[in-house]
Amino acid sequence: MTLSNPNYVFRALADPTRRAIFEELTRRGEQTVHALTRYAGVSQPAVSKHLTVLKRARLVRHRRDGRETHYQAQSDALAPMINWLDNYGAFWRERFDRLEDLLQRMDHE
Amino acid sequence: MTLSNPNYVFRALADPTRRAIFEELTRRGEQTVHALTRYAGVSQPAVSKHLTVLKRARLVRHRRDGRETHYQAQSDALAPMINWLDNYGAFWRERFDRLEDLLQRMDHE
DNA sequence: GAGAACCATAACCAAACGGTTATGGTTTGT
DNA sequence: ACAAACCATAACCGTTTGGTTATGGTTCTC
Repeated sequence: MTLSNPNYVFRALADPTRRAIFEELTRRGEQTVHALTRYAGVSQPAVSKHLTVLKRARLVRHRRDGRETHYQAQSDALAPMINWLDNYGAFWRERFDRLEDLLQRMDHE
Repeated sequence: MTLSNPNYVFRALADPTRRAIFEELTRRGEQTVHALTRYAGVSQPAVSKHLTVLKRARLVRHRRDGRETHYQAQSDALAPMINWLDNYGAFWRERFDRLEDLLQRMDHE
C-alpha cells in the first residue's frame, strides 16, 4: 500500500461535504456519481470535483462501467492521519482504558 | 470535557503550518508566541492567527504572563477526530493486528 | 520615563476554495 | 439513428485562506 501525502488526506477531510460523501461511501458501499449527487445536496459537477480531491488523497477509487463511474471508499488511505494521531498519547490511553473496562465487565458476567 | 465542533478540528489541522505548531507544542511543551515564531518560519502575526484557529478548535490553551503569552497543546481536543475515525474499521483492525504481532514476538523471546 | 520586547489586531493582497451554469463526450435505450 | 442519461471539464464568481506590513497596547529593562 502506497501512502498518499498526509497533507492531501487532511485537506480532503477538512470539508464537511467531502466527509459526508466519504461516510456515505463507507456506509452504503460503492456508488455512482449520480447517486452521490442525490445524496450530497450540491450539483453534480460539485460532487465530481469533491471526488477528484478525495481521489488525490487516495480516499476513494473509481471504476468505469459504461456511462457510469462507480466510486468506493478506500478507508485504509486514512493511515497517514492515523499515524499522525499516534503521536498523541491520549489517543491510545483512552482506547486501552475503554478496552480494559470492557474486558473487566465481560469477566464479571 | 466539552467537545469542540469537529469541523473546527478538521479545518485547523488541514494546514501544515498549523499542524507543525501543534506538533511542536506537543513535543517541547508550553511555548511563547515568540518561540513559536522562530520555529514556524512565518511572521509573528501569521503565527498569532494560526493560534487563534487552533484555539477555536480547542487544540491549544493560552496563559498570559506579563507581556508574554504561553501556549500549550490540548491534545484531548483531538477526540472529535478520533471519534470520527472510529467508524472506519481498518483503523482498529490494523492496530490490533500490530498488537497481536507484537505479543506473538514477545512470546517467542 | 524612554526605549525595547512581546503580542494581537487591522488592513491589505494574491491564491485557493467551493459552489454554480454551460458544454461536450460516451454510452444506453427505443 | 435520436434522444436521454451519465459524467467530467471549462469558465466563471464570491468568499475564505494564509500570508504580508503597519500599528498600537502592555509590560519589561535600564
